[in-house]
Amino acid sequence: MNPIEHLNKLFESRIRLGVMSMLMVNEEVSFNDLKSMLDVTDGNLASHLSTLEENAYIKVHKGFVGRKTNTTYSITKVGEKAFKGHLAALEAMIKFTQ
Amino acid sequence: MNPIEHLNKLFESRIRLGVMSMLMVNEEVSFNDLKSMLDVTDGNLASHLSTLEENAYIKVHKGFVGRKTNTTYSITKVGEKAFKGHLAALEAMIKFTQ
DNA sequence: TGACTAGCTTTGATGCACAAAGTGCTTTAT
DNA sequence: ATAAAGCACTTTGTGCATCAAAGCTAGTCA
Repeated sequence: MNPIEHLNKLFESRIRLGVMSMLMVNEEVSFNDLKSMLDVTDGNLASHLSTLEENAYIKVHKGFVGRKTNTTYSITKVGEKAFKGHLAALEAMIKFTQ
Repeated sequence: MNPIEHLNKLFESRIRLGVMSMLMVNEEVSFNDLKSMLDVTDGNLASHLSTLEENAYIKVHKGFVGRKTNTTYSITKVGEKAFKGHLAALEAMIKFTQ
Protein backbone atom coordinates (compact mmCIF):
# COMPACT_ATOMS: atom_id res chain seq x y z
CA MET A 1 0.00 0.00 0.00
CA ASN A 2 1.22 3.34 -1.06
CA PRO A 3 0.99 5.65 1.96
CA ILE A 4 0.76 8.82 -0.07
CA GLU A 5 -1.49 8.11 -3.00
CA HIS A 6 -4.50 9.94 -1.64
CA LEU A 7 -2.75 13.17 -0.78
CA ASN A 8 -4.11 16.18 -2.64
CA LYS A 9 -1.64 17.98 -4.86
CA LEU A 10 -3.20 21.37 -4.12
CA PHE A 11 -2.47 20.94 -0.45
CA GLU A 12 1.23 20.45 -0.79
CA SER A 13 1.64 24.17 -0.42
CA ARG A 14 1.86 25.23 3.19
CA ILE A 15 0.09 28.48 2.44
CA ARG A 16 -2.90 26.88 0.78
CA LEU A 17 -2.98 24.37 3.60
CA GLY A 18 -3.01 27.21 6.08
CA VAL A 19 -5.77 29.06 4.28
CA MET A 20 -7.94 25.97 4.28
CA SER A 21 -7.29 25.33 7.96
CA MET A 22 -8.29 28.86 8.82
CA LEU A 23 -11.43 28.57 6.76
CA MET A 24 -12.39 25.27 8.35
CA VAL A 25 -12.34 26.93 11.75
CA ASN A 26 -13.82 30.27 10.85
CA GLU A 27 -16.92 30.86 8.79
CA GLU A 28 -15.31 33.86 7.10
CA VAL A 29 -11.82 35.25 7.19
CA SER A 30 -10.68 38.55 5.74
CA PHE A 31 -7.78 38.98 3.36
CA ASN A 32 -5.80 40.89 5.94
CA ASP A 33 -6.36 38.37 8.68
CA LEU A 34 -5.17 35.58 6.44
CA LYS A 35 -2.22 37.67 5.47
CA SER A 36 -1.11 38.35 9.01
CA MET A 37 -1.88 34.92 10.43
CA LEU A 38 0.00 33.10 7.72
CA ASP A 39 2.69 35.72 7.50
CA VAL A 40 2.86 36.11 3.74
CA THR A 41 3.08 38.99 1.32
CA ASP A 42 -0.21 40.15 -0.13
CA GLY A 43 0.72 39.25 -3.68
CA ASN A 44 1.71 35.76 -2.72
CA LEU A 45 -1.45 35.26 -0.72
CA ALA A 46 -3.61 36.61 -3.53
CA SER A 47 -2.17 34.14 -5.99
CA HIS A 48 -2.74 31.16 -3.72
CA LEU A 49 -6.26 32.36 -3.03
CA SER A 50 -6.97 32.55 -6.71
CA THR A 51 -5.77 28.97 -7.28
CA LEU A 52 -8.06 27.81 -4.53
CA GLU A 53 -10.89 29.78 -6.04
CA GLU A 54 -10.25 28.42 -9.52
CA ASN A 55 -10.67 24.97 -8.05
CA ALA A 56 -13.87 26.00 -6.33
CA TYR A 57 -12.43 25.23 -2.92
CA ILE A 58 -13.18 28.68 -1.56
CA LYS A 59 -15.43 31.57 -2.42
CA VAL A 60 -14.95 35.29 -2.15
CA HIS A 61 -17.20 37.89 -0.67
CA LYS A 62 -16.50 41.52 -1.27
CA GLY A 63 -18.14 43.69 1.35
CA PHE A 64 -17.58 46.62 3.63
CA VAL A 65 -16.60 47.30 7.19
CA GLY A 66 -18.02 50.72 7.78
CA ARG A 67 -17.09 52.47 4.57
CA LYS A 68 -13.93 50.52 3.93
CA THR A 69 -13.86 47.67 1.46
CA ASN A 70 -13.38 44.30 3.07
CA THR A 71 -12.85 41.05 1.19
CA THR A 72 -13.57 37.84 3.02
CA TYR A 73 -13.15 34.23 2.05
CA SER A 74 -15.06 31.12 3.00
CA ILE A 75 -14.78 27.44 2.24
CA THR A 76 -17.15 25.72 -0.17
CA LYS A 77 -18.68 22.25 0.13
CA VAL A 78 -16.25 21.07 -2.51
CA GLY A 79 -13.35 22.56 -0.64
CA GLU A 80 -14.45 21.08 2.63
CA LYS A 81 -14.73 17.66 1.11
CA ALA A 82 -11.34 17.93 -0.55
CA PHE A 83 -9.71 19.14 2.61
CA LYS A 84 -11.26 16.44 4.77
CA GLY A 85 -10.14 13.88 2.24
CA HIS A 86 -6.62 15.20 2.48
CA LEU A 87 -6.68 15.14 6.26
CA ALA A 88 -7.94 11.57 6.19
CA ALA A 89 -5.04 10.65 3.92
CA LEU A 90 -2.62 12.35 6.31
CA GLU A 91 -4.09 10.56 9.28
CA ALA A 92 -3.84 7.25 7.47
CA MET A 93 -0.22 7.98 6.74
CA ILE A 94 0.47 8.90 10.34
CA LYS A 95 -1.16 5.73 11.59
CA PHE A 96 0.84 3.81 9.03
CA THR A 97 4.04 5.04 10.62
CA GLN A 98 3.11 3.97 14.11
CA MET B 1 -1.57 31.25 16.01
CA ASN B 2 -0.28 30.29 12.67
CA PRO B 3 -1.38 26.70 12.01
CA ILE B 4 1.41 25.93 9.58
CA GLU B 5 4.53 27.47 10.99
CA HIS B 6 6.05 24.22 12.23
CA LEU B 7 5.64 22.26 9.04
CA ASN B 8 8.92 21.07 7.59
CA LYS B 9 9.73 22.36 4.14
CA LEU B 10 11.43 19.11 3.13
CA PHE B 11 8.23 17.22 3.73
CA GLU B 12 6.11 19.20 1.34
CA SER B 13 7.01 16.71 -1.34
CA ARG B 14 4.74 13.70 -1.36
CA ILE B 15 7.56 11.45 -2.44
CA ARG B 16 9.89 12.45 0.37
CA LEU B 17 6.97 12.11 2.75
CA GLY B 18 6.32 8.64 1.42
CA VAL B 19 9.94 7.59 1.74
CA MET B 20 10.03 8.73 5.34
CA SER B 21 6.80 6.91 6.14
CA MET B 22 8.14 3.71 4.70
CA LEU B 23 11.36 4.06 6.65
CA MET B 24 9.53 4.72 9.89
CA VAL B 25 7.74 1.41 9.53
CA ASN B 26 10.55 -0.70 8.13
CA GLU B 27 14.07 -0.88 9.47
CA GLU B 28 15.48 -1.02 5.96
CA VAL B 29 13.86 -0.63 2.57
CA SER B 30 15.48 -1.32 -0.77
CA PHE B 31 15.60 1.12 -3.66
CA ASN B 32 13.34 -1.07 -5.76
CA ASP B 33 10.78 -1.52 -3.03
CA LEU B 34 10.57 2.21 -2.53
CA LYS B 35 10.29 2.68 -6.25
CA SER B 36 7.42 0.29 -6.66
CA MET B 37 5.55 1.23 -3.51
CA LEU B 38 5.67 4.92 -4.26
CA ASP B 39 5.24 4.42 -7.97
CA VAL B 40 7.93 6.76 -9.21
CA THR B 41 10.62 6.63 -11.84
CA ASP B 42 14.03 5.62 -10.61
CA GLY B 43 15.65 8.93 -11.48
CA ASN B 44 13.03 10.89 -9.61
CA LEU B 45 13.31 8.64 -6.58
CA ALA B 46 17.10 8.84 -6.61
CA SER B 47 17.02 12.61 -6.55
CA HIS B 48 14.62 12.76 -3.63
CA LEU B 49 16.67 10.19 -1.78
CA SER B 50 19.77 12.26 -2.24
CA THR B 51 18.07 15.37 -0.85
CA LEU B 52 17.06 13.37 2.19
CA GLU B 53 20.55 12.03 2.54
CA GLU B 54 22.12 15.47 2.19
CA ASN B 55 20.00 16.54 5.11
CA ALA B 56 21.07 13.50 7.10
CA TYR B 57 17.52 12.26 7.39
CA ILE B 58 18.33 8.88 5.92
CA LYS B 59 21.39 6.74 5.39
CA VAL B 60 22.34 4.38 2.63
CA HIS B 61 23.63 0.87 2.80
CA LYS B 62 25.04 -0.79 -0.26
CA GLY B 63 24.97 -4.54 0.01
CA PHE B 64 24.13 -7.71 -1.82
CA VAL B 65 21.28 -10.12 -2.12
CA GLY B 66 22.94 -13.24 -3.32
CA ARG B 67 25.30 -11.89 -5.95
CA LYS B 68 23.19 -8.94 -6.98
CA THR B 69 23.84 -5.47 -5.68
CA ASN B 70 21.16 -4.22 -3.34
CA THR B 71 20.95 -0.71 -1.95
CA THR B 72 18.85 -0.16 1.12
CA TYR B 73 17.91 2.96 3.00
CA SER B 74 17.15 3.55 6.64
CA ILE B 75 16.10 6.50 8.71
CA THR B 76 18.54 8.30 11.02
CA LYS B 77 17.90 9.73 14.47
CA VAL B 78 17.88 13.19 12.95
CA GLY B 79 15.39 12.10 10.32
CA GLU B 80 13.17 10.43 12.84
CA LYS B 81 13.10 13.54 14.97
CA ALA B 82 12.37 15.78 12.00
CA PHE B 83 9.63 13.52 10.75
CA LYS B 84 8.00 13.20 14.14
CA GLY B 85 8.11 16.96 14.49
CA HIS B 86 6.39 17.32 11.16
CA LEU B 87 3.72 14.79 12.10
CA ALA B 88 3.12 16.64 15.35
CA ALA B 89 2.65 19.86 13.40
CA LEU B 90 0.21 18.12 11.08
CA GLU B 91 -1.71 16.69 14.00
CA ALA B 92 -1.86 20.11 15.61
CA MET B 93 -3.20 21.53 12.38
CA ILE B 94 -5.79 18.80 12.08
CA LYS B 95 -6.92 19.37 15.66
CA PHE B 96 -7.04 23.07 14.95
CA THR B 97 -9.55 22.44 12.21
CA GLN B 98 -11.92 20.42 14.37
C1' DT C 1 -4.46 67.74 -2.03
C1' DG C 2 -1.73 64.35 -0.29
C1' DA C 3 -0.85 60.33 2.26
C1' DC C 4 -2.70 55.87 3.27
C1' DT C 5 -5.22 51.34 3.03
C1' DA C 6 -7.16 47.34 0.62
C1' DG C 7 -6.70 44.05 -2.63
C1' DC C 8 -5.06 42.79 -6.36
C1' DT C 9 -2.05 42.06 -11.00
C1' DT C 10 2.27 41.97 -13.24
C1' DT C 11 6.96 41.03 -13.57
C1' DG C 12 10.90 38.59 -12.98
C1' DA C 13 14.07 35.57 -10.61
C1' DT C 14 14.85 31.21 -8.63
C1' DG C 15 14.21 26.75 -7.79
C1' DC C 16 11.85 22.27 -7.96
C1' DA C 17 9.67 18.15 -9.89
C1' DC C 18 9.72 15.10 -13.21
C1' DA C 19 10.47 12.24 -17.37
C1' DA C 20 13.59 10.50 -20.38
C1' DA C 21 17.83 9.17 -21.72
C1' DG C 22 22.46 7.94 -20.79
C1' DT C 23 26.02 5.45 -17.80
C1' DG C 24 28.88 1.78 -15.62
C1' DC C 25 28.79 -2.31 -13.61
C1' DT C 26 27.19 -6.88 -12.96
C1' DT C 27 24.38 -10.96 -13.73
C1' DT C 28 21.85 -14.21 -16.26
C1' DA C 29 20.57 -16.39 -20.42
C1' DT C 30 21.87 -18.44 -24.95
C1' DA D 1 31.31 -15.39 -25.75
C1' DT D 2 27.83 -12.44 -26.61
C1' DA D 3 23.60 -10.54 -25.79
C1' DA D 4 20.09 -8.92 -22.84
C1' DA D 5 18.59 -7.28 -18.74
C1' DG D 6 18.82 -5.28 -13.96
C1' DC D 7 20.46 -2.05 -10.54
C1' DA D 8 21.27 2.41 -9.06
C1' DC D 9 22.26 6.13 -10.33
C1' DT D 10 23.55 10.89 -13.10
C1' DT D 11 22.62 14.13 -16.59
C1' DT D 12 19.75 16.88 -19.28
C1' DG D 13 16.00 19.58 -20.39
C1' DT D 14 11.35 21.31 -19.83
C1' DG D 15 7.86 23.21 -17.60
C1' DC D 16 5.74 24.80 -13.54
C1' DA D 17 5.32 26.79 -8.91
C1' DT D 18 6.87 29.92 -5.42
C1' DC D 19 7.80 34.16 -3.98
C1' DA D 20 9.16 39.09 -3.38
C1' DA D 21 8.76 43.39 -5.15
C1' DA D 22 6.73 46.75 -7.63
C1' DG D 23 2.90 48.68 -9.87
C1' DC D 24 -1.96 49.80 -10.01
C1' DT D 25 -6.81 51.26 -9.03
C1' DA D 26 -10.19 52.84 -6.19
C1' DG D 27 -11.60 54.47 -2.17
C1' DT D 28 -10.69 56.99 2.62
C1' DC D 29 -9.24 60.07 5.89
C1' DA D 30 -6.89 64.56 7.30
